[in-house]
Amino acid sequence: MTIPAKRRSECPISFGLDIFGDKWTLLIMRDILLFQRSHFRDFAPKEKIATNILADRLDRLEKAHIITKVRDEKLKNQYIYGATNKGWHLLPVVIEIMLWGLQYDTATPVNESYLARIETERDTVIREAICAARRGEFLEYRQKKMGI
Amino acid sequence: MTIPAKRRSECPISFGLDIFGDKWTLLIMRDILLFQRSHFRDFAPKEKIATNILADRLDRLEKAHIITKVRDEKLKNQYIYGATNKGWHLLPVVIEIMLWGLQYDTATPVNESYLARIETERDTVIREAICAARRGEFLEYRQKKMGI
DNA sequence: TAAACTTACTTGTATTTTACAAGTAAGTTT
DNA sequence: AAACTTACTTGTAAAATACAAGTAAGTTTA
Repeated sequence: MTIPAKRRSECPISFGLDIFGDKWTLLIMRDILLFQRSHFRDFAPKEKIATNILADRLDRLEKAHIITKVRDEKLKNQYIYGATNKGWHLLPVVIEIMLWGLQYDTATPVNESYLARIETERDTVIREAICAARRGEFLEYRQKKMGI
Repeated sequence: MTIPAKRRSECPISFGLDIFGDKWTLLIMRDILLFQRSHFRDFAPKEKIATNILADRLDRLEKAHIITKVRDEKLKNQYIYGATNKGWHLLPVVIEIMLWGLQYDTATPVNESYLARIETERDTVIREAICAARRGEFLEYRQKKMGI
């Protein structure tokens, strides 16, 4: 159990960073918003998040009303995590970080045509990606358009 | 002097967070990109960043080629920090975090009409804000449009 | 139905990061 | 020449993180 972060200033950017300004929180939101992951065991497995850190971040996100936590009525030893509206509104932040990463991370195996589109038709790409995520179709989108 | 962060996975989002996933880095970028601040003493003063943390983050950002550091030729005991293209491409990330903060931070004294516009004409608001920042006119924009 | 297993954590501890106070070297102003 | 400013660095206490191990509740298997 952690005490909610105190505000450092009245700035809306520092307000956001007080909540999700760390290496893990937005990775959890990525998994919820883009990959429709909803269980404890499914969050940031590639990045090997420690279970105590994960428990702490889920707790903070829930207390900040960014995610909800409900007991799975079929498998009662499990919980289902999902985004609230406040959480869904983080999608543009996650997408913009993704686009920046794709542009400057030489290791990501995205196809050249998608990289070109980020520069030539940025707004369209963003709209596409956001719509796909909202529909729960980001994985298919990624496969088809980004070639990953 | 710090060792550059190792990658946790191939994900472009984790790539970004490996660099700026903390409470301070994007506040420094806010000050450079939105408020045209360029000197050590001017970064995150309201948030009271510790000078050792600031020195560390400026060093990391420079090593990641997100900012440049040049000696002021008039006042040779000072340095001028500025964004590279890679740094300027973080502007949409910063703006999206700002919009989310404005929506959910009840303490920010932004005017109601701007808040309404974030919901009704989001794309226009983003374009406006990005253009203003690129021209070095974000402070005027904030005053006029946001009423802060 | 008892034993084994899974899930979602919690706990303990070593390491790393951060915050805060104080100091310092280079350069500028008085 | 003395005082001041700037951009740091250093020392240390506090907090956050990583990693390994444990645990309680619930599910599956024999």
